Formats: sequence, C-alpha cells, structure tokens
Amino acid sequence: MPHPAKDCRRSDCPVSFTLDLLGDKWTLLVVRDILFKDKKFYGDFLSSEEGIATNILADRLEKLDQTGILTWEKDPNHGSKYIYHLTEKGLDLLPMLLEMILWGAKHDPQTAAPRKFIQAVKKNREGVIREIREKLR
Amino acid sequence: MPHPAKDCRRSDCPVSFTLDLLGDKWTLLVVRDILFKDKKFYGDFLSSEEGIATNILADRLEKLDQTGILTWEKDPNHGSKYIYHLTEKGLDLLPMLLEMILWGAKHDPQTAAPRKFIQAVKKNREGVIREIREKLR
DNA sequence: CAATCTACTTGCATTTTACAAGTAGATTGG
DNA sequence: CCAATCTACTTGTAAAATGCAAGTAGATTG
Repeated sequence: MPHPAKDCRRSDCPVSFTLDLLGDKWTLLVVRDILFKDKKFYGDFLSSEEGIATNILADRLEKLDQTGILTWEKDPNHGSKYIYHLTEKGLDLLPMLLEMILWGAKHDPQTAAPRKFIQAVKKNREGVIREIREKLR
Repeated sequence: MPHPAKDCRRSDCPVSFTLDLLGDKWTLLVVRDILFKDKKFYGDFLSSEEGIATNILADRLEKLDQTGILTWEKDPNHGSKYIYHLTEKGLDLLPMLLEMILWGAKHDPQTAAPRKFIQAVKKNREGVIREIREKLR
C-alpha cells in the first residue's frame, strides 16, 4: 500500500471526533451563516461581523469540503461566483448549533439572540429544525 | 474608571459567544470527562486518552474557572488534591455535549460511542439529562 | 526523613492565526 | 472593446497558541 493515511484523530470518542472537525473559533461561524443567515457566497462569509480573515476562510471552506460537511458549485447566473451549501452531514449540525445558541443566549448578559427565536426553539425544537432544513433545499 | 475590561468578544451572536469560551480542541474534553467519565482530579484529565499537555490543561482549567463554568476545592481526604467540578453554567452544557455526541456517533464510522447510550439519548433526552445532572450533585 | 505523589510552572521549538498585500479570471460601464 | 471593478482566492510575514520536555513546591507515604 502507498502509505497509511495520516490519521489525525485523537480518539474514537464522539466528542473528540466532533472537536477534531469543528473545534476552533471560526468553522462553526461559517455553518451558522449558512443555517441562520442565508449566506452562500465567499464574500458573504467574509463580511460577517466577527471579521474572519480571507486566508482562514479559504482554509475552513476547504476543510469543510474535505470532511463532507459542505460543497459548492458555480453560480449559474454569475460565472465568477460560487454558491456554498451544506451537505446532509452539515445540515445534521443544526441541533448542536441550536443548543449552542440556547447556552450562549442564556449565559451571555449582552446576547443579541432574538427572544422570539429562543422561545420558538424551546417550545418547538423539532418544528424549528424542520423549517430551517426545508428552507435550505 | 480604571480602564475598560479588554473585551475579547467578537460579536453578540450567541454562537460566537459560545465559541469564544469553548471553541478549541481541548476545553470541551475536560467538560466531557466530568460529565460522562466521573473524572474530578487534575491527574484524571491528564490521563485521558487524547493526551492533553499539562500546560494546556492548567490553562484551560483556569479559563473555565474565569468564565464561571467550573470551580474546585481541596479534597478533604487528601490535602494535595483538588476536586474540580462544574457550576450550573457548566452543567448547562450537557444538552450541547449530547448533540455533539449524537453527531459524532452518526458520522464517524469508527465511533466508540456505546450504542445503548445513543439509543437512550434519542429515546429519552430529558431523562438522560436529568440522570446525569443528579449523579453530579 | 527520604522517596513519591500531586498539581502545577517554565522554556523552547513548532504550528496556527492575523493582518496586509497581491493575483487571476469574470463582469460591467462607457 | 477595453479599462475599471468584482469575486475568490494566494502569498508573505509577524504574533500568538500549542506541544513537548523538564523542573518545582507542598503534601503524603514508607
């Protein structure tokens, strides 16, 4: 055989696995932008208020592609643009993101999380998940 | 006034807030160890299979303390040991961790997540949460 | 009271991140 | 049609975080 794929996993623990793929300060912000902010272009992500650097963004998009969380295709209406979107594996991150939002909203005194959205998630998690998934088809 | 507390938050978004506190490869492994593996001593965390370095562990414990997620106290039975445990804010991370586990277990072909546990979480989330919280009192 | 245990700290090499600038192909305006 | 602009990047470099090895200080054990 050529040579064994350099295996970067630290253990077979599911928490560790998730962190290996998503454990940094930027990756999940891209996922958030797609899930909750209807962003789809490179420039959209770049202009998010947290101010991701362009080299970091390019790196994270590539890693998200390599791990099967995201893909992209040419914008049919605009040849120099690419449309980024989540795969099923990426959409499956929605429940986790919702819990991150609930935790952040609860424990950050100056959170900007809309009260209505938080209430909706608490009251009807599955419904919110279904709605967001459908919107993204 | 003295001088404004150097504010490291990138935005008021709850996802960003959560990532500011927990977005790295190690912090949540300590939380995992406490929630699911009954670990409580410095040496326990050090000996986790992912192999955290001692300086990183000390740093993360301090940050978790600063952000009110964890505290510690002297072991009454052993004066050179400290018992680390989660605060309410830390226990509130449980639902998020459970979603990380579900996602990791679903998408990692070689996951070590026990099938029984995954089934229990899927079938009775709230029950599992209650049980684990009670165990940690 | 010496060896060991426990929870760290320190120093340094390597890796990752942040910031600024540059590039290449597609599109738009005159 | 062609110069300016738009879009999605790449490159270079300084700063910061991480990883690894070794050392330390107080409590405990034999």
